[in-house]
Amino acid sequence: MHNPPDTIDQLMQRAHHIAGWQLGEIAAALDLQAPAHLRQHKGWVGQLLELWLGASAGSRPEPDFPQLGVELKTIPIDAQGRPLESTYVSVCPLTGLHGLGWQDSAVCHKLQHVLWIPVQGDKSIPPAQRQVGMPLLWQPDDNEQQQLQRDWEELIEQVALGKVEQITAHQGELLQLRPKAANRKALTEAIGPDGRKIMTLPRGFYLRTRFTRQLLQRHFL
DNA sequence: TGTTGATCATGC
DNA sequence: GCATGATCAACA
Repeated sequence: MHNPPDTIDQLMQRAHHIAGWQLGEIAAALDLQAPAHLRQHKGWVGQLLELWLGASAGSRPEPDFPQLGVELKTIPIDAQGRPLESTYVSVCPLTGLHGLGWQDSAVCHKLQHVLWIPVQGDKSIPPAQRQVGMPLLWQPDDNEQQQLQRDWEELIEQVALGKVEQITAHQGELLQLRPKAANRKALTEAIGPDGRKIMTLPRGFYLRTRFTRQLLQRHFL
């Protein structure tokens, strides 16, 4: 199953096929070993599902399925089917923001078409035994689209005004802006309060847990 | 107990 | 460092 799917139907068939499987079974089918825990393998679940579904590997700023325009997101859920974590969307540009609009943004593009695959995320379950849930192909409705745009514009405006370091993760209804870095020493260029360049932590856009929770509930309830 | 800020692995 | 894949763990 390493080849890219040709159609969304085919992609969904593959996703449905592994619903109910344990990650260890998928790993075995791919000749991979499941780690004992995710502490040092935080992206393992996502990468495993990428392999199985035939997503294009690599770290390019493209959708996971470029031909289909579909982004894959695995999402850890608790026993009630509720997301346990926020969902990373994309890095936030911190310079060269002049003239950048929502429609041109990576966030807008990535969220146009998302394949959500819930996976048991309770830390008491070893990764190999975690079960894959039913996939959900999602596109934001008009309301969501508008709220996402409002959040994005508000955050980007602050960044453009040199206030990136005043932005807190409390801000934003659906989207939040938080550090996205290897560690606190990984710095990148941004606009400072006086309009001069400063070095600051790279930031990323995340979807709030409460939003993805609603999203999953709306579909599966 | 939910969230925020920090962190881990990998490829280039 | 940047972009991919995210989860960890301290704190409110």
